[in-house]
Amino acid sequence: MSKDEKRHVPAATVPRLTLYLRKLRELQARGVERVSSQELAAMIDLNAAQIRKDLSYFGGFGTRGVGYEVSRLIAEITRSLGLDRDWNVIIVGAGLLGTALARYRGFAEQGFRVVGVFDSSPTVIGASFGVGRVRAVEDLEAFCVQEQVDIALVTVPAAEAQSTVDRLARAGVRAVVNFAPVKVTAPSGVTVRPVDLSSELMVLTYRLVGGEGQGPRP
Amino acid sequence: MSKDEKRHVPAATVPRLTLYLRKLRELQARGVERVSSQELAAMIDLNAAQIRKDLSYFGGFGTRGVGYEVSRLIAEITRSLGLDRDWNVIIVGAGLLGTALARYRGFAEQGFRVVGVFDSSPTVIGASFGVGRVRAVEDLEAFCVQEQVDIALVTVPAAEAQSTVDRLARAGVRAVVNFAPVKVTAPSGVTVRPVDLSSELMVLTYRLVGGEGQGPRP
DNA sequence: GAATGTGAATTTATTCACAGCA
DNA sequence: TGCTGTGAATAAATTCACATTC
Repeated sequence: MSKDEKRHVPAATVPRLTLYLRKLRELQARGVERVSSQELAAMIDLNAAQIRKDLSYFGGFGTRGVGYEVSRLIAEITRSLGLDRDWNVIIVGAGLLGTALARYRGFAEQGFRVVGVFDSSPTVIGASFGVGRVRAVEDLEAFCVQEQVDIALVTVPAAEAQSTVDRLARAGVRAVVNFAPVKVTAPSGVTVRPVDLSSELMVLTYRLVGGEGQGPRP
Repeated sequence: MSKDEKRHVPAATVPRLTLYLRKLRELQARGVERVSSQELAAMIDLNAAQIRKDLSYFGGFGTRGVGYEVSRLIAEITRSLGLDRDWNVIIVGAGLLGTALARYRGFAEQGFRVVGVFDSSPTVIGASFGVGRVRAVEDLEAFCVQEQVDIALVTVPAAEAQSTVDRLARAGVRAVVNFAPVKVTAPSGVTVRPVDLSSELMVLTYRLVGGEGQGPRP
């Protein structure tokens, strides 16, 4: 690919891009100016061709015989991932996890601004979380439209997850992280990423109990 | 496959098994006794052949012309995933996320017992979290050996994640969920599952910004 | 008749290997 | 020479389609 824009980027490529970005920032902080796919691959334990191919979907950012310029690559990945702007995030469900996320400082660093937290329980509504107060879910739709909410983190109980996502979709929110332990569906145009802790633990017990491990590195 | 045991189960199968298990439990709670791969597939929005194939790796649990007996299937998946026993879990890093996880009730329901929480900060050590007190990381290795810790949830800052995993590995812990935003490596025999929130959000912004969506359902 | 279990076909992802450029 | 970018080769995962069994 010689030009500039993405054409059929494999789904598996995008999460890797975030890994590259993170490592590149680390290198930049250490003052490293250039890196080869080989070096980067060694650092994140991946095949070098994989990295080159992933990057090639977005255009050729490297220099043959030389490698990649760290700052250039950071800029390109940042732009490709849409991280060159801020995003409005809300959290629905002010339970243990929801409030932990609401207070998490890591988001702001990446340009994710938590602009609201919602809950249905009267005992929680109005409580303050770091910055701001917990709002009533009744106000969810109006808020999403008015405040241009981009992403919702859903930390409600399993039973309410689907209806919550339905409401968010209706309110125009097109990106959701679902922490509830249920698979939810959403209309096309709305992307839902499941983050399922119990499931992760079960995959681990499978390994512990004899499922083939993550074999030795070749 | 006609016999009983797993032979080369694809890595992608295991997480799906946890989804099946969850839905099957829900069906059982509703009093449903039999289910076909077709029905199950519709409920979790998957291809029916996928489900049959996944299950076939563990043995034929269904009856042709009839379907699967819910209770039988639950029992088989439970056993295959190693969920027919309890597992000792510790949490390393008693920050926002760590304490939220320590108090989360969902674990116990699945047989995951949080037997310890560790932190390095003197201001946190000794504090109580739901049940028990936060311990000093100095005691990590001894504790892991003595209490037969099976799984560790690592919620320390990025900079400490690798050394924490190293220590856990040395202490004989063979399964780790890493919440820190860094890729960590572990000796073979130790499985690390990354749970990377920032990365999830970035994948979403990629979609929002024009990366091809999760196309319409066929 | 109905639905499983599974080879074969297809699609998707990864890795190889090398031509081409700095 | 050294390293990228990429077709070709391989490997992995998914889906099809059907013979088989209840």
